[in-house]
Amino acid sequence: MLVESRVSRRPLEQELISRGVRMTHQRRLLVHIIQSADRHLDALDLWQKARQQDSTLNKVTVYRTLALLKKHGLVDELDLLHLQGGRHYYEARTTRDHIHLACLKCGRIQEFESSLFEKLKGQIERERRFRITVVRVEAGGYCDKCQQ
Amino acid sequence: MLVESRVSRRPLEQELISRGVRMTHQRRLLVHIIQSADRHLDALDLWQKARQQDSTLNKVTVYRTLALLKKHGLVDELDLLHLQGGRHYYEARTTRDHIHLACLKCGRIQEFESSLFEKLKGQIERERRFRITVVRVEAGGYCDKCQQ
DNA sequence: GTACTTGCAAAGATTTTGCTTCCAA
DNA sequence: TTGGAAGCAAAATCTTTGCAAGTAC
Repeated sequence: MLVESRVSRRPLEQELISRGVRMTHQRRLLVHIIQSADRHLDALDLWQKARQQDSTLNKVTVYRTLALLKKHGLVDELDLLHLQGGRHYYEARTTRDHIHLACLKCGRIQEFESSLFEKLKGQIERERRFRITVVRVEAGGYCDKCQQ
Repeated sequence: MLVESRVSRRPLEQELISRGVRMTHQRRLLVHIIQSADRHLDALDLWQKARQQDSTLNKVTVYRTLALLKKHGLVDELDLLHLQGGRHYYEARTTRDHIHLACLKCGRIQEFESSLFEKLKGQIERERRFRITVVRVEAGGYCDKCQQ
C-alpha cells in the first residue's frame, strides 16, 4: 500500500510532482493548507479551509487527496487519543519523529522530540529485527497549566 | 471524562464491582472475553464472540460497555495504524505500558516493553511538567519474517 | 487525445442516541 | 423498589465507491 516512506522537507507540491503525480489546482490548494497549518487538521477542517478559496471543492476530493498523501508517506495520520471523537488528524511528515502530548482537560496538543525516542526505535529495530517505517506516539494526561 | 486511571491486575469484573458499578450478566460476559482474548478485539469481534454465549446481547451494549471501561481507565483503545480501516481495538490495561508493532505486510501485531520507554515517559513528565495518564505507541513497518 | 481526477449522489462502516422495558442491588 | 442498564430502532458521524463530466500533461 505504501509507495515510499522517504521523508523530505521539500514542499509537498514539489514532492508530488517529482513522483509523477498529476498536480491539479485542488491538490495544490489542499497541500498548501496542510503545510501552512498551525495545528493538526482533520478532513472536515481541511475542507472548510479549502472552500474559503474554492467553494466548489468537494469533500470527497479532500479524502482522496489525504489518501494519496498517506500512500506516498507524506503525511502522518493521528487520532490524538480520540479526544474529539473518531476523527483523524493529519500533519506533513517532518524529518524527525515526535511525540504528541494531548491534555485531557484543556485539549492542547504539544509536540516533544527526544533522543531517547530515537534510541527506543533503534532498540526495537535491533532486538526485534523490525524495520520501522512509521511511528505514532500519543500521550494523554494533564499539561503544566491544568495541574492547578 | 476519565474517572480513574489507576491500573490493577484484578479481574475487570472485581475492579468494576469495587467501583460500585452494577454487574450485569452482559458486562460480566464482555469483560471475561476481553480478558481472555489472545489478540486485540474490536467492537464487532467482541460482539460476535459474546453472541456465541448470549445470542440476545446487543451490539449497542458492547459499545456502552467499552465506553464504561474506557471511562474507568480499564482498557486501552488502539487503532493499530488503521491497517484494517477505522476500527478501534481494545485490550485490558496492564501494569506496564507497551509498544505495538504492526507489520504492514502480514498484519501481525507484536508487543514490546522497554525500560527506555519508561525513561522517555519520565523525561516528558519532568521536562514538560506533563502528567501522563495514558500512552499509546504504535509503530508500523516490516517484521523479521516479512523482510525475507 | 487519453488516462487520470473531480463532483455528485449514494452507499458503507462505525458509533451514538432516544426511549421503553427490564433487572441488580 | 428504584435507579441504572439493556434492547431495539433510528440517527449521527466519518469515509468510500460508482459513474459521468472535466482536465493535466
